[in-house]
Amino acid sequence: MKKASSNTIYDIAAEAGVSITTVSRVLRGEEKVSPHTKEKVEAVIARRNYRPSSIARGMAGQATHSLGIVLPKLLNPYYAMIFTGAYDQARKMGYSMNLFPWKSLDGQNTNPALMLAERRLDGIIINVEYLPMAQNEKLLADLRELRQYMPIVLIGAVPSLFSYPTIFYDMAGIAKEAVSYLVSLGHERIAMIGGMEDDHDEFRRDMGYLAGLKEARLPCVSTYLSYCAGTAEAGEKALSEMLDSLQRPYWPTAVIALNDMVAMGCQAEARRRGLRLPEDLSVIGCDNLFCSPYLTPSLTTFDLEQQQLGARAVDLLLSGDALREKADWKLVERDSCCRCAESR
Amino acid sequence: MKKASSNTIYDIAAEAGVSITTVSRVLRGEEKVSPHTKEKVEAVIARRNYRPSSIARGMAGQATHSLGIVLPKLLNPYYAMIFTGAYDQARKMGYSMNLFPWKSLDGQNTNPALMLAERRLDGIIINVEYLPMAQNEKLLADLRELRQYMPIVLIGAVPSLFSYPTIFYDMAGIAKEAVSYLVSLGHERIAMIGGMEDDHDEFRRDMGYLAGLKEARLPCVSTYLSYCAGTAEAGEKALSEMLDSLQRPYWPTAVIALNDMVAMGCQAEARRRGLRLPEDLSVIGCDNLFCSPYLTPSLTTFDLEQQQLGARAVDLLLSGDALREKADWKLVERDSCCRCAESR
DNA sequence: CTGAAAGCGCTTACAG
DNA sequence: CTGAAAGCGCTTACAG
Repeated sequence: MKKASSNTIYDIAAEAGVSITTVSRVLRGEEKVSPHTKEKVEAVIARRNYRPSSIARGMAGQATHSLGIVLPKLLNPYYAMIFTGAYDQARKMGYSMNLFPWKSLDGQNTNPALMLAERRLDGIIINVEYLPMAQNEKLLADLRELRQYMPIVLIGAVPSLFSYPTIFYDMAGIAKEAVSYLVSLGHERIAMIGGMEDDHDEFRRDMGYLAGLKEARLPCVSTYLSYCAGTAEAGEKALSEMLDSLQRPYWPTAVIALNDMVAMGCQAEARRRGLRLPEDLSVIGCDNLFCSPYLTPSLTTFDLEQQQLGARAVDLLLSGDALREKADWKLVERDSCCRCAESR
Repeated sequence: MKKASSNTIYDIAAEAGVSITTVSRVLRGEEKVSPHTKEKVEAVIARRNYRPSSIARGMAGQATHSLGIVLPKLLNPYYAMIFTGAYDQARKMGYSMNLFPWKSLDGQNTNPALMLAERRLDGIIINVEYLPMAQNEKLLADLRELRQYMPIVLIGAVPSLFSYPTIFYDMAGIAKEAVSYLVSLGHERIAMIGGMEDDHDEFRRDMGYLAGLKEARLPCVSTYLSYCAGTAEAGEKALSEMLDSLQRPYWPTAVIALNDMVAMGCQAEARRRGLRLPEDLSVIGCDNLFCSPYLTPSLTTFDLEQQQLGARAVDLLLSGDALREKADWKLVERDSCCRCAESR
């Protein structure tokens, strides 16, 4: 009935007076088509504004030419940057990129891996940073199953998952560099707010923090090590509790924050308490969000080049290599860290 | 050959000793299946961890149960919020949501509408805010074509596109409220940085700005009206040029920014010039980004409830209604606006 | 309540 | 260089 709106490969073939095989061939830019028929077919395609159904293509062929990426959420620009890098690279390589907010994988009785398996993708990138270790068992099983369906690349350092191709940030290395940097500015009471308590690996932030202190032959004060979620509110609360628990002379002169959001929160809390920034408290973040240069004082942080990470993850996925590689980062010095007043 | 990894509806049917029709029925939770066979089939499905291919489903059935949303980019949290709202609502309604960054629609010789048509979606949401009017002709043609393939809902006020179901913010109304608010604080030299020069409709920010001034019986000073892109850098530059062009006594005492990013830039530029914030310059933004409470001073802005907007767009798309509706907003008072010093 | 068969719109051997 | 035919994995009338 709806013949008018029918626009399939059959319609093109009929109108061009060739077989659908031939249409398919010019569609895919195959060699063996005479210039003449090719021209003819292309004319019909253009006039009818025909586009092959990607869904039928996926059904018929073996490849769907679409990839997926699983991210906790997009509201944190950190993840939006990873997505953007991955998306752009996928397109450049001729793939589409499907986004799966992690939340959806967390639903009640849905098996996350299977949810993904439903969609036949040519590969999937999964961000496992900040994944509660409690979920580890389930995650392992899910991944193993998903792996049957499609290649997987992981983002984030989870040692138990190192049998998968992985690209990750060495958070320990970053934390250690943060300590060294602050030590070079004369700080000795350096706090760290961030990390995950149930996380257990050599790439943990707190491992690097401890290593940094050790290298500087500074005492390790456990009161200065606090864990919190990656939000500004959590940062405010964590710093507040730390300061409350300490006599003023023992307050840290510098704090290393989990990320820029937490750093933002620390700045706010410090200001609320009448501390001068950065004179009374140096703050260093991580992620280099778009707003970080506009905080007061502008935030010293680590640029993780997240877009590049996303792009690299796509390359890794497409290459099929079973590599495990560290991503780059670099310190961005701004105004939120200064020489420690006590050391002047 | 790869029989081992085959896991289709046929495998399930064979193993359960029923027809694929029956398997399909229990898969879709259809009524007419005896409890016994249903149980039997479900057991096999569970044991084999079978999941129907969504791509085959899309091919066979008429609906793909997946929607799409076209957004300029995700790096601006404003859009990430819209996406998140739309995504969550889509899932709640049993649909998947595909994201198409606008950039990809902007490619060289790809017809955007057709690119979307390739993927058979059950509907698409397109954000047309800030679309250069220069592209209007092409856009109209593209949309007309796309419309043949799937229902469309637009986000953003573009009068020439009002024949489509649309949900939009009345930027003029917001700008007018901003003016009134600043007037109520005693400001008279109120600048506006934002809007689009080639935009032409009643919902333009500058229309509301002008209307607000008129209502307050304040002179309209064209030097106070500046256009710029929606980035912090653009905001800095725009304010800088405005101040450069004016003798100091004529500097505005308040500025209405296009969005929070621009507001951030204005704050930075004002601070650079030694202005005290907010005493010497009140700044009001728009969007209520996650970082806005953490700027110094914390930013007074408009909360656009973008997540709700995204969810509403999905509802509109699914309902099939041809409505045109305004989205809500509300003023969020913080510290970046204060009573005008001159009026004290 | 259950099943055989057609069909969704393509791609891919296989012939010619 | 070109085409007839099978098949991808489902859903959906249509029979029974």
